[in-house]
Amino acid sequence: MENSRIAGMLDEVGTLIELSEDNAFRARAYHNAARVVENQTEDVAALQASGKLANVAGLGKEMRAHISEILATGRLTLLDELIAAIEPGLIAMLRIPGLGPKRIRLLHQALGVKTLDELAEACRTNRVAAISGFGAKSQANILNGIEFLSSQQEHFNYAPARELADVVIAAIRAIPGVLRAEVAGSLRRKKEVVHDLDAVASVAQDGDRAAVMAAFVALPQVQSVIAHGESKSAVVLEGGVAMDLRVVTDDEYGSALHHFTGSKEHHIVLRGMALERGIKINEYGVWRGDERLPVANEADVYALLGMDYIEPELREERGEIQAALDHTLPHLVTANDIQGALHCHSTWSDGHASIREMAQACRALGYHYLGICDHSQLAAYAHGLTPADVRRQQAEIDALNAEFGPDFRILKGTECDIHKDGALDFDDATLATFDFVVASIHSNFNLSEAEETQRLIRAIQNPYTTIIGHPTGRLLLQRAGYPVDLPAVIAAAGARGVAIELNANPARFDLDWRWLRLATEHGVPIPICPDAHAPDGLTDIAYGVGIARKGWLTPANVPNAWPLDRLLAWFAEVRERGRAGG
DNA sequence: GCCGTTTTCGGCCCGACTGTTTTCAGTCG
Repeated sequence: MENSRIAGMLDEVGTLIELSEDNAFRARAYHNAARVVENQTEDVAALQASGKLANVAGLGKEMRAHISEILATGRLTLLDELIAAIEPGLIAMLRIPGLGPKRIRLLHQALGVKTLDELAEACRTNRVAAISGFGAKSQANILNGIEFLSSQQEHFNYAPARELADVVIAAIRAIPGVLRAEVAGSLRRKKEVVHDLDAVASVAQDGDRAAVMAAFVALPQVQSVIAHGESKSAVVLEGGVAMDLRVVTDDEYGSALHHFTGSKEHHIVLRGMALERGIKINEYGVWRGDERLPVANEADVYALLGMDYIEPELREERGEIQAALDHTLPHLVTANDIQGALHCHSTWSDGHASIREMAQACRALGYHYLGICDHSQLAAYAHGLTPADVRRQQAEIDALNAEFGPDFRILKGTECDIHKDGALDFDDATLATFDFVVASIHSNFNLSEAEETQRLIRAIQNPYTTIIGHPTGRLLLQRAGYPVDLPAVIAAAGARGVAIELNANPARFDLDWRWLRLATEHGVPIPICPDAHAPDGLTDIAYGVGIARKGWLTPANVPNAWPLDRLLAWFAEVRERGRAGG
C-alpha cells in the first residue's frame, strides 16, 4: 500500500468531517495526518512494522489505528460511514469561491440541495436569498461562482503563471508610491502548478495605500474585481487567473512577504514554535509581548527564532523548520551552478533546430556542454533514428566538436525508447557508441503498475543505461502518466548507480519534487534536463532548478552541475558498473 | 484528533474582507 493512498483516504475523511460537523480542528487533524503520511520517505507499512510509527508527530493513537486498519484491510470503516452519510455533491460545493463547509451544510439542510446544479437552480429561483444569513449578494456570488467553476481552469502551469505574474508585478512597481513589490504565494515557492497569484507591495505610509490599490484594480490586465479594500484586493486577470495583492508600509514588507509566501502549513508550525518561545508572528511583524522586534527583511523572521534562513522553495512543512534549527539545511543548487544541458533534441528527430544551432544557444547561455539525445527508431512518430542514422549523426557531432575546439563539447547521447518488455530500442553495438543513454517510455502507457515498474527496472539494469528519462510520463493538468512504483524504481536506480532525470519541461516536471529526497537518499543522481526541442526550450532548465530546490537538491546531486571531466568520468563509471552486473 | 503540560483539558496562526446585520460569523490565504 503506497503512502499516497493512505494519505488520500485520511485527507478525504478530513474533508467529509468539515462537511458533517463543527469541529474544524478534528478535520484539520486528518488533513495534517494525511500530509505527514505523504511526506514520509519510508513506507508507512515498514514504519508500523518496526514500531517507529508511534514516534511520528501528528499521528496519534486514533490515526495509527486507522492506518492499521487500512494496511490490514485496504479499507477504512470511518471513511465508508462518512461517504454513506454525506451527499457527494456537497464536496463539489467546497470549490465555490466564498462558500465554505458551514454555509454548505446550512444550504443543504434548509433547501435539500445535493448538487451544484440544484444549488444553481435554487439561486435562480431566489430560494437562497430567503435563508437567514444569506442575501441577494450571497445568492448572486454563489451563482457566479458555479458558472466560474464550469468555465475556468482551476490550476495553471508554473511557466505561464510566472510570465503573467512578471508582467503584472512590473506594472505594480510602476504605480506611483510603490516602493517594493514582489510575487509571493505558491508561485514564489516554485510549485509546479498554481491556483492563483499572490503579491505584496509596500508604500511609505498608510495614506498612500488607497491610491496604489485603486491603480492596481484599474490595471489593463485586470478582467474583474472580486474585492477592493485599502490593504487587500482580489481580482481576476486575463486568462482567468485570480490574483490577490496586499499593500503594506515598507517597515512591514519583510513580514508581509514572508506571510504571503506561505505555505500555510509552514506558518502553522513556525508560529506554534514561536509561541512556545513567547514570540508572536503575524503579517505585520514579530512581537515579544507588546515589543515589536525589528524585521528589515524575511531573513530576520527566522533569525529572531534562532534559525537559519529557509528559502521559499523549502517552506512546505517537510522537515525544513527542524533542519533550520539544527543548521542542517542543504546548500541548494542554483541556475549559476548549471554547466551544461543534457537530453536535447535536434532536427535529426523531432527537434526544430540543428545540432549546431542548439550548441550555439548553449554557448550563449554560458554552458560548457550539450547532450544531444534524439529519439530512437521505435519512436516513429518523432522520426526516431536507426543505427545507420546514429552513425551519420555522430560523424556530424565529431566534425562540430573539432570546429568548436576544447571550450565546448557536444556529447553523443540518445533518448532510447524502452520497449514493452523493458528492452532498449538499440542493439548493444549501437548503444556502445554513445557517451550516455537516456532511456524513456513513450508507448504502452496502459500496462499494470507491476508491469510498468518491472519494465523500468529492466531498463535500469541494462548496462548501457545512464539516465531514466521522465520516469512517470505525466503531463501536468493533462494526463496522469503510466502507473509506476517509484520507490521500487528509485531503489533499483540507486543500486545500479543509474540517474533519474528531473525533466525541466514545465508541462512535465518529472520526477516530481516530492520524490527527489528519497532519490538522493538512495544515492540516485538527478540531472536537470530541458528536453529541449528548440533553443528557447533550454531556458526550461531555470524552471527545473526551481523544482530541484523544492526537492532539497545540492549541486553534488545534479550531474549537469558538474564540470565536463567529472561528468564524463561518471558516464564511464555507470557503464562499468552495468557491465560488472550492477 | 493531536499535543503538551503551569500534565488529562484547553488550545489549536492570524488578520482582512464580505455580507448581513447593527456586532459578528464565515471564508480565505
